[in-house]
Amino acid sequence: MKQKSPVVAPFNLQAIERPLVSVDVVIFTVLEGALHVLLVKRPDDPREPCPGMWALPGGFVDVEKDADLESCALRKLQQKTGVKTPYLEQVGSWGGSKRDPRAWSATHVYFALIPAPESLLQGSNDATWFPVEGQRVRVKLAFDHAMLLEAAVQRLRNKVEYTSLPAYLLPQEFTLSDLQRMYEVVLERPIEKSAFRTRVFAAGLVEEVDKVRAGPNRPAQLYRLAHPREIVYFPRTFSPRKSAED
Amino acid sequence: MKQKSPVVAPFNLQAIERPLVSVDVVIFTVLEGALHVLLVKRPDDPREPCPGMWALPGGFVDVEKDADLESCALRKLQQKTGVKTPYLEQVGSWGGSKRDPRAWSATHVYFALIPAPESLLQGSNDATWFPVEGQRVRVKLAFDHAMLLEAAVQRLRNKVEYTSLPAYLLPQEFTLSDLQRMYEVVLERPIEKSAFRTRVFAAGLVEEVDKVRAGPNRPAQLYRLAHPREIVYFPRTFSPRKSAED
DNA sequence: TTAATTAGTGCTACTGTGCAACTAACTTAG
DNA sequence: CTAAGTTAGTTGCACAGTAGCACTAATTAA
Repeated sequence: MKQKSPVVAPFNLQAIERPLVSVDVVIFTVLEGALHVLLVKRPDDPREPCPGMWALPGGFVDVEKDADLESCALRKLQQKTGVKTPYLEQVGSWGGSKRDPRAWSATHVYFALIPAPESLLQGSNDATWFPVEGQRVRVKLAFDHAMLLEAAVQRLRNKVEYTSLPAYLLPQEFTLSDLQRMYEVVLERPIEKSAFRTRVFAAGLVEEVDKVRAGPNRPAQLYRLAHPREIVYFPRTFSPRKSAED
Repeated sequence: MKQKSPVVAPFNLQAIERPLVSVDVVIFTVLEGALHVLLVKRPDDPREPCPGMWALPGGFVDVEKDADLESCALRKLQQKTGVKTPYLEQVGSWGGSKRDPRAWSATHVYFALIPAPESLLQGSNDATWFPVEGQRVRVKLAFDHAMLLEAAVQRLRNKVEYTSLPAYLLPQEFTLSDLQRMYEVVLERPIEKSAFRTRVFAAGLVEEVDKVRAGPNRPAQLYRLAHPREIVYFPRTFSPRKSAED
């Protein structure tokens, strides 16, 4: 049982019914040239809702452990992946009486970008990478997680059009071709090489690393982010000219 | 299997401590050529936190009345303004142990755009329009509402650069000059008339209304939104060329 | 040696913008 | 009634940025 603080706040707090509050994290990475998302299997216990189904990693906020929503998301992400410094961004919140059979609940959805992990699974092995096909995954998801995932994918695709986000899908050092490939994988369309390079340099996104990669073909120049902490906004999108007319 | 009572869900729900859940609405309009936001005065009761301070309209989610977060926001907006069909968008959520002295709390911030109201106040007269100066208002706000307001203003300004949002600050019928003025007020900078018109038409944002406005000068063509339900995304921002070099 | 692959560069045409001048239709002052 | 002022809306031109595509160079594989 929880020990009540001896000093009760002098506030008059009406005892209204409180919703459940949770955080779900949509963790993206690129594996084998395709966008993947990490899902966990819910316990088979029939006293739990959606037993045995695949779901986004997440769960209830812990008012003891979690100082705020973002650190709650970070905690859950670290539990599943071991990654400590992902790109993490809030997608939105969904709350209502219908989404969890147990009670009125509100969930806070974050999406994260991490480089392709060497060991696919970490710790609890109920977690698996699923390819994102269109806006979805092949399996049926628990609760309204299919909708949450869709929103996260949409946000990601949209934001990739005009930001440096895909850099966080790569290790610290990468070639411009690597980076371009990340854009193409997420956006599911080719990008013009020349315009891509011009814009990346014009934005001051990267700085050179002076060693040279060994590889199957010509050694390519390695780069790293010039300002790893800030994401860069491009003045325009990567849209080809045609799509402006459609 | 033993049949449970239909009232009690058959789920095993751990009795963890639940946060407070609230919704706050940042309601924008344009009055006298300046962006304004609606604030309400908190009760003077010293048993309430932040007594007598100005705050964003909002409050706790009511699990009986509110089907979901958005309808909760809409309910609070209608209470204060009487407006039934504003533009309403979620800005984000902020939750943590420190933001409300009473308990761990999570709030869900929406921003709304409404046309300039004829009667400034509706119903409860503790609500007042304040001009937005920079990212803030002149008064000190309750809780972390100054930060929430800042986030909403930033979202608004950012999104106005490449969407049709300012149309929702006008009545259903408006002239192109009216619309351009809304962009200029929100963005706090002049826009090129010629480019503005070209882009608005190219995007198919508006359709003509065949009556003509009576006014102090030449009657201007009236327009209305071609698709009032959908916001339009422009292929580029309204940024002048200089800012691309800065 | 030759073909294939990939990194990186150069060139051109085109689109949309900034800028500014211009016309047209109305109001207001005298 | 006239002249000046105001605003809606158009037109023309110079210029910046990039899409599209061809090209060079360096390496590997056969």
